[in-house]
Amino acid sequence: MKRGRKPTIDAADITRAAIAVADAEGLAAVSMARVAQEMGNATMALYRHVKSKDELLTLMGDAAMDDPPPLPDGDWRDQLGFWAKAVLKTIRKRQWVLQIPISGPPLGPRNLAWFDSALGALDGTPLEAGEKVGVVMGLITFVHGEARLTATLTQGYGDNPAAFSDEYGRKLREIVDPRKMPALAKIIAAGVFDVDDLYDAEDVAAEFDFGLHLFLEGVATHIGGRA
Amino acid sequence: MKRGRKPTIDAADITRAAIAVADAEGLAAVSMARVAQEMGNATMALYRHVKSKDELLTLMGDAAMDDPPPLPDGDWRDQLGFWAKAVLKTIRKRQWVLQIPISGPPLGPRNLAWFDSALGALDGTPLEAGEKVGVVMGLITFVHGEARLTATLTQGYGDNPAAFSDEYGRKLREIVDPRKMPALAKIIAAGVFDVDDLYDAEDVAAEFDFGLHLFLEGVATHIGGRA
DNA sequence: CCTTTTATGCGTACCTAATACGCAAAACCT
DNA sequence: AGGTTTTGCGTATTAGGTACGCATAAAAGG
Repeated sequence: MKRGRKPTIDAADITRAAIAVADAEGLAAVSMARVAQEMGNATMALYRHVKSKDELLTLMGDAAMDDPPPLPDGDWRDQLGFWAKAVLKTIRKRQWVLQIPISGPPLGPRNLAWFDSALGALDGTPLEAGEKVGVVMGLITFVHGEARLTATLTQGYGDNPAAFSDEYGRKLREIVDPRKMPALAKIIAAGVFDVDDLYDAEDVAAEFDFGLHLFLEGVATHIGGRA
Repeated sequence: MKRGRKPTIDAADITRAAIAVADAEGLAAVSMARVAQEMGNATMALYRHVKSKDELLTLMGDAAMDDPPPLPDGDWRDQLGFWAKAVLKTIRKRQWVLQIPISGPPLGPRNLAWFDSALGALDGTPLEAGEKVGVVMGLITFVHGEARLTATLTQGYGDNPAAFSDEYGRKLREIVDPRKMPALAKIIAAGVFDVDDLYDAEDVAAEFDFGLHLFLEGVATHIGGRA
């Protein structure tokens, strides 16, 4: 048998509690003391199961991802598109994952499962193993970047909505000197930034779809050039 | 004349000093006390010129970008490719910019100048204004994501080189169950992760080029479908 | 069943860092 | 010179991470 006092909690419990706090009040609210209190334990009790707060954050980062959904029928393109949107949806539910500093290559079970899922979509393609990894990495990069961008923006919106209506367009007009930045000035003049709600959910989704479309288009061309 | 005691420092000085610290010892070393000491001032003196540490970080984020280099001759594709690499190069010099939380849409002069530069590359294309913005946003997203990924990885490498040689491949083999993650297992078996130095500079560059190529390919297809 | 061993729970204490507050010094105005 | 305004900054408060060591619980050995 195993010696010593029996643990009353384990790392998974702590991770769960921490995620609950992050979901409810944001990652900033996650302090060791707060998490411990949430579970009815003392602060220092957590350190028996988690080396440091950083380690807890890493655990949270993996546990935050749901299990990847099964891919729909269709070709690799449909599947990767679906996959990318699923990633985005999951991240959207837990925006705070984007604020977690990554300390190494992914080893958590959830992250690996997602990785596997995306690679599976490319199974039937003539890409080499390394290329498949490159494509998936590129996609992850894109999705994370997009999610991060909109997340920080919508967060900024919550902090200070005034700065995010057509206010932004107006400020740009003040700052941008058409002689120094002609291309940007032209876009501003076209009214692209003068929408009432710059971070309208539909606009954001459309923007994402557009970028995703471009990327997959590129992959398709690459595959075409190979076959 | 302006009344009151003459300021001996201004926000730009503080930003410069903070950047010097970040360049030398990383963003984590940037504390108000440390920056103040670096300039020979008292900690609280800084708060006369900078509302908070967050504001200082925002200022740093803009000032960290060099002026965008003039675009080379060529079509939009050459130019955007060049631009993306220039962004990457600049960010690489100051990896800490990626750790700065963004609190709103870009308004700093340097960021806007880069934005303008990229839009200029698309000047001759038949894209609509909104689409141009979409393309550039997508590119930024991709470059930042890629930079962030490699930055965190190489940082992790510095922290613990042992975990980054073919050790990673070995660990993956332990963890990954081929029955649960067949696609990933196949890739692992192909030896993709068994390189000695997973984050070899050339490999990383190639990976970036590959993703960039895919994205631009997608843009080209989109433009083609329009003309 | 009592002692020894080992792992856990956690109280205390220390350290780092951000920043509110208020006073004193400097530079301008009349 | 006296008043006014703005800067420089010393002091103090607050929040949060974590090292350390002791008490306790549970299994193993006698």
